[in-house]
Amino acid sequence: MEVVKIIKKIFPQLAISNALLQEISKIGILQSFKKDTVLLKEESFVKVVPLVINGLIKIYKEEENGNEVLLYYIKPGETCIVSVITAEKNEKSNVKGVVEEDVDVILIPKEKLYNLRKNFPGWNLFVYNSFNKKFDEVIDMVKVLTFSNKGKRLFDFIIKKAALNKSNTIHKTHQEIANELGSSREVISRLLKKLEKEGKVSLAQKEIKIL
Amino acid sequence: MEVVKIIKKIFPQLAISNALLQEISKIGILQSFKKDTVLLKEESFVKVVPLVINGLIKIYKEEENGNEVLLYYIKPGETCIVSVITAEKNEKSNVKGVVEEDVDVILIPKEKLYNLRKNFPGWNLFVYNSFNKKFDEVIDMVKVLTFSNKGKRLFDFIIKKAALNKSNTIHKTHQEIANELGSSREVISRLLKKLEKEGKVSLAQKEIKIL
DNA sequence: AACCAGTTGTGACTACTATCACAAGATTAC
DNA sequence: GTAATCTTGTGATAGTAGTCACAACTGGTT
Repeated sequence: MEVVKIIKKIFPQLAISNALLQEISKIGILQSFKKDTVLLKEESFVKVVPLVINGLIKIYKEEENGNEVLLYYIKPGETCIVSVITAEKNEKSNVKGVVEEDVDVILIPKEKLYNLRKNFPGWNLFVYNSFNKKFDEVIDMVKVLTFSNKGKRLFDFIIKKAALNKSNTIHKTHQEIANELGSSREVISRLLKKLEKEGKVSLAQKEIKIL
Repeated sequence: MEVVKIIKKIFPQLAISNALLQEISKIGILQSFKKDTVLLKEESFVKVVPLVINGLIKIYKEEENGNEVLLYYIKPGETCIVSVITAEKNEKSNVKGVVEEDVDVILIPKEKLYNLRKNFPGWNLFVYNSFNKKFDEVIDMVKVLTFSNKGKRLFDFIIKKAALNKSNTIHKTHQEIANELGSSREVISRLLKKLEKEGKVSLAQKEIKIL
C-alpha cells in the first residue's frame, strides 16, 4: 500500500476520511513525467487529474501570437484545479500545463471524479481548498499587475519561484523570465542588473541567486 | 412557492434535481439590498451566501492605501463563489462585495452549506460552474493586464460593463472608473477623449455611450 | 443671475517600458 | 582552441502612464 503512505504524507487532507483514502489509493495511478512534458493542452479534453507528489507543474495560457500568460505553479500536495473542474464539466481546457521540474503524480481518471464528488465530502473540501488557494494567487497577481511596476513584479516572481524550488537560486534565462512575465528580454536584463546593483541578487549565466 | 419559480427561471441548474430545488426554496431567504450596501467585508466571516436574482454586485479587493482592485461583477443567475468557499472553510473573506445596482437575492445561511455540499451533487456542480466562470474571468483579466495598454483595458471595461447593464450606456464618473481600473482620473479622461475622437464612444457628464 | 460643488479638459513634466541595434561574454561542439 | 551558438549588456529612441497645476464646463441651489 505504497500509495496510502504517500497520500497520508503529502495529502493529509485526503487522509482524514479512511474511506476516501482507500478509494483514492484504489483508483489512483502512480506515474512520473519528465521536464517539459505537456500534461494539459489548450483545446483538448482532460482525461486525468494529477495530484502532485513532488516536482513542479507550470500552468499558463498561450496566446495566438505565442505570448504566454503565467498563471501559477502546482507544487507537491496540490492538484490542478482547472483539470478537476473542466474534467467534470466535460469541457475543453483553456490553459496549458507543462512539467517545470520532473514530477511524480497520482493520476485520478476523469470517470472516477463524479463518484468522488458525490460520495466523498472530503474530496469536495479538498477541491474547494485547492480552488481557494489558486484563486487567491491569481487575485494577488491581478493586484500586482494593477499597481506594481515590472521591477517589483520581477522581484516578486524571483522570490516566489525560489520558494517553490526550496532554494535561494533559480535557473532560468532572462528570455524565459521575460516570456513568463509578458515582458521583453532587454527589460528583464536591465531590471535584474538594477536588482544586482541594489545588492538584492547576484547574477550568473542562467542563474539568479537571492542575497 | 414564489422562490421555486424564481429558481426555475434564474437558476435552471439548481432546478434540475427536484430535491435540491425544494431544499433551496426551504432554506433560502428572499431579500433586497440597495446600491452601496456592503454585503461582504474583508476580514470578516461570511454568514450567508447570496444567489443573485437581479441587480449587480461588485467584488473587489481594497488595499491599505485605499486603492481598489476590481475583480468581477456578479450578475443574475450567479453566486458569490468567494462567499461559498470562505464560508465552508470558516475563514475570513479577503475581498469586498458591494451592491452596484439594487439587488434581489436568495440568501443561503452558512450552516446549510455543508448539507448542500454533502447531499446534493447538483449544488456541487453549480459551485464548480460558478468557480470556473469567475476563474476564467480573472484569468482573462490577468491576460489583459499583462499585454494590453490602459486604452484597450478601458474599452474592454466599458464594453463589459455595458453588457452587464444590458444597455449601451454606462453611468460612472471618470474618477470612479480610474479607481476600478487602478489608474488616475486624468489618464482616464484623456483616453476617453481619444476613444471619442476615434468615434467609438460619445461622452457626457457621468455618461459614456458606446457607438 | 450668480454661485458652488462636482466633473471634465489639457499642458507640462517625469518615470517606466518596449523595441531596435549591436557589442560582449559564456558555453558547447567540433 | 576556435568557431558557432546561446546568453547577457547597453545605448538610443519612442510611446505609455502617472502627477501637478490649473482652466473650463455642468447641474443644481439660492
